[in-house]
Amino acid sequence: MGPKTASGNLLERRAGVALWRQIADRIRQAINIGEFGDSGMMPPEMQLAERFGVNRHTVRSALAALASEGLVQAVQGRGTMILRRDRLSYPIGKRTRFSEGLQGQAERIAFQCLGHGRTVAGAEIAEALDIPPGTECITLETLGGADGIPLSRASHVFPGPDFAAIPAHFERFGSITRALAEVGIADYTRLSTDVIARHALPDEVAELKLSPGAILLETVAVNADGEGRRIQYSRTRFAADRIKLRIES
Amino acid sequence: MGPKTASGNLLERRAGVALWRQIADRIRQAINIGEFGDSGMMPPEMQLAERFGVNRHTVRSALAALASEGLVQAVQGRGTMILRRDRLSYPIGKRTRFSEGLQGQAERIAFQCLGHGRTVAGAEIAEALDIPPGTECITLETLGGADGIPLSRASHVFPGPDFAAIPAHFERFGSITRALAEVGIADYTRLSTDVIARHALPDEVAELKLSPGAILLETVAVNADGEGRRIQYSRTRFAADRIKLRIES
DNA sequence: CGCAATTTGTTCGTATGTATT
DNA sequence: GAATACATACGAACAAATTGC
Repeated sequence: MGPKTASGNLLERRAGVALWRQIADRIRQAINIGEFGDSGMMPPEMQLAERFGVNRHTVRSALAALASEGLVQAVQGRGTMILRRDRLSYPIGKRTRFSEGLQGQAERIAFQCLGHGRTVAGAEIAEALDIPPGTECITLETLGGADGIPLSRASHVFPGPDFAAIPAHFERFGSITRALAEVGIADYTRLSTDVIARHALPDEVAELKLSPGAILLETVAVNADGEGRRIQYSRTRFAADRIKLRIES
Repeated sequence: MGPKTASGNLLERRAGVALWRQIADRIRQAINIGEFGDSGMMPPEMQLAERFGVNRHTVRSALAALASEGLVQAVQGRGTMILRRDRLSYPIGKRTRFSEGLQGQAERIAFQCLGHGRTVAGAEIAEALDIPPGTECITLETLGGADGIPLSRASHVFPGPDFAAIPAHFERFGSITRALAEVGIADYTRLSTDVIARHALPDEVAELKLSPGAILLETVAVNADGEGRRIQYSRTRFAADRIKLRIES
């Protein structure tokens, strides 16, 4: 058998890293984004072997490594249990970038636009963005996820018609930072972030593919450009069992 | 009735602020820490009048102010509903002080010691505090609350026997900042804070007086002294329906 | 209870790539 | 370069434990 270079398969033999290590990493990521569900059980070794296109022994080596980390535990005849799940870590700070927070912790991180429109600013948004109540604003609804697992559902508000092109840019680049750059905002910083936790509403359960009664981490963030002008108000709902927030002072 | 100067009663006539404003502030605080329960209803106006030692009309003025804020809504014959509850805001940043975060948002904020002892550092704490696993550490268990309503339940770990006097100092002053000062640490900064949300365990429900199935905001924080030495590892569980975290960058 | 199906655990054998001597 | 040792990967077969019927 020659080396696998088939498109779509990220595994590479003779890449300097043993196959079972690569597979251990991918299984770890898959566990952390909740790809194996809430049952707490891994798929059988044979299924994993098929999925990754390797021998069962190779999968077993990977699982043994994860077991020694305390991440999973195998029981003969029953299967392999998931013991611990390190949530993906979403960093929050002055330089928080909505679309970049999860890079490197999972494969295929993607953001999509669920819709966009216009509203007039209510009291809360007007105060946060430092604009008169009633000002017309641009709205953008987004969904973020990794490997097809939804992680975050955000509602963004931008003050005034200067930002009317944001949704189109976002749809094209999948990045708010990039979309802001396209309308002339090269840099911005986060002023504040409020964090609450609450139960998910029925439509949030549907959008984020949660189980009923699931918990959300909801953040309300305000960003400002280099001159201190408020440019963005975002309310993001994270699936609390898949994400943790990390604040580095 | 003369001016009230009785100890324990914070209301003061002729203090430059109208009585009904002072009462409105206190009711707002009481609502926000959940003092009126989850029923969503305020006590009758007569009860409130009695509690604050004022005429029912004064309470009505206060409630009218709160109604115009959208915080409550009175319905003739039914009572006064609580519409919105602004959680207490717990600030997190480089200068976060455990015992000072809630000052000014509620009356009678207090921290008590639930217990203390020694442990040996496991892998996670050893890494966080930058000490060898197995090092003996000082532990401190605390409960924080406002007006008798529990708000936070924290477990603190201090590296090594240098901190053995911390629990005694905390019991005396009710402040970790002060206790650290007593052992020679005049200043410290917060290095990082992790935030997750999860369901409360049965004993946490009991300790924080929550309803079953309630949600916790759990923070894991690491503090360091001026020279960067890690001096404190704290895991704090906040009642999520009473607290929000605020991160100012 | 027994029985079959499923799943992990173990032991052979074989082949190949990598690092050391 | 050759010999050696070691880690990696695949294949087949069987043993042992668990689960559902």
